[in-house]
Amino acid sequence: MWMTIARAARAAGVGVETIRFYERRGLIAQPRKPANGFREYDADSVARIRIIRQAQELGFSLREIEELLSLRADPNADCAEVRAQATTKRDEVEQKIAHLERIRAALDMLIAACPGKGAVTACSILDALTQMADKKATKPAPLTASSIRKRTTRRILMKTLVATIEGMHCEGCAETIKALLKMEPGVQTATVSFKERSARIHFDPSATSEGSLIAAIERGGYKAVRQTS
Amino acid sequence: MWMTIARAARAAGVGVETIRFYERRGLIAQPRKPANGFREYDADSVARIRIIRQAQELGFSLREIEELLSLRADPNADCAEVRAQATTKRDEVEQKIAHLERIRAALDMLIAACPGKGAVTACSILDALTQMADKKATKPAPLTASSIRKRTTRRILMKTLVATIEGMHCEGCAETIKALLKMEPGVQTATVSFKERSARIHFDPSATSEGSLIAAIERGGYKAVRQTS
DNA sequence: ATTGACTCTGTACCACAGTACGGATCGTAC
DNA sequence: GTACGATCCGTACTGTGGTACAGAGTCAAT
Repeated sequence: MWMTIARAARAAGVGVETIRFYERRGLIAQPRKPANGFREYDADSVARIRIIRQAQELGFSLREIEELLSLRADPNADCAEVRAQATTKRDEVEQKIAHLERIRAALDMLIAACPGKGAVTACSILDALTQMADKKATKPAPLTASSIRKRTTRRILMKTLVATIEGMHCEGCAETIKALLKMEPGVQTATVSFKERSARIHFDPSATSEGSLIAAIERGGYKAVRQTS
Repeated sequence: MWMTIARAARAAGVGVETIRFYERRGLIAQPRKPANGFREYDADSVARIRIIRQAQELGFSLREIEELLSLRADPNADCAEVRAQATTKRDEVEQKIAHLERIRAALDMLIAACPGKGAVTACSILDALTQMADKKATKPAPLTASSIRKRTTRRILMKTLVATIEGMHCEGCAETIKALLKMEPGVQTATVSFKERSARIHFDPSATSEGSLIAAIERGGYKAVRQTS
């Protein structure tokens, strides 16, 4: 008992193109009856598509759904892994809610402060927006005379970057960061202290940059900030 | 007192390309010193960019910000229009929160119902997902369990590698390895369990290989061995 | 036999908010 | 004078989840 793609799409509540898209993405297998080249689907295929939609409604991305479905197919997989995915997603959702609630509070404040009439030149909302922006502006960059164009000649002039690192859990993390840094081009020596939550990197600025080094650390899942000494 | 694009970008806390992008989008005017063709910016330009970022943080899209900024420049515009935009956005945010809260409730339910261990074949979460999907179906076609043809020919053929890892010290190490793996080309998803000392990697074998993945983990200073399942 | 509905593959396109890059030019410090 | 950084412009690419064709082939009914 099989159906063509249009019937399967209708049964699953999606479009024909969507099924083909899922197939391209590797979410569903490619069924084919080579007689005429038409795809054929059964109830299982339709059920799989419906599961995909359901998981999407719970906020899972197609990538995550693929993982979930591959877990389902794996007899060695443990239920705990599925649960972990769900928990991670719940936390993600919670974070998004918290973020949106902060936004809502800010908007409520702006709306309450607005008289609701009058010229825009005196609009409290736009004013507040400007001021909120200005308040944050204090930190990003000391834009005074700090644009010193430091020209290093062809000689290799080493620089030292000291960075504060957040997110280390143990000495092992420190070792990991050290290894990560040594993989970067131009890094001469790197010492990472778990106790001090910091790294000291001796590097060739013509081969890499502070930004790249910071980025290398952050690729490892840590937060790094340059220590202004 | 003017600055070039890089200094303005630093002052506003954005990238150079972002400023040029905003200019293309019409969010900021095109300043130019025809002498050398270099854009020049002043404090007002920087303030405008900062307002854009601030409005973005409140959830406004660039399109909406454009509207807000054009209202600000229009002497005939009324404050009520600005207020209306803010109210609309607040309602939008509220809807999103409500939606996410429903998702959170559903996830909480699934997680609570899950024993957290055991074979995935009896996983209550995946079961529930299937049933939720079925419940919505107008007419779920009868399942004939006998017709299980599994054609796994896919255009994107994903593989799963499960590896045992030695040398992890904490959850942070697990996170690091996860990040390391996600940097590898072809890696779709990676989950690393500190408790189980193992990693599960979902990858595209045409873009990488088990060996490369093992090597990637070992570059982080850990020892990885493929689990023969 | 011809219509009309359906299917095939492959590619391009939508929104969104940028990021990256190639090749050219400009400014300047050594 | 030459190397290097910063800038220019234009285009292409990122990720996410699909949509929308074009041009060709297939199926069932009339």
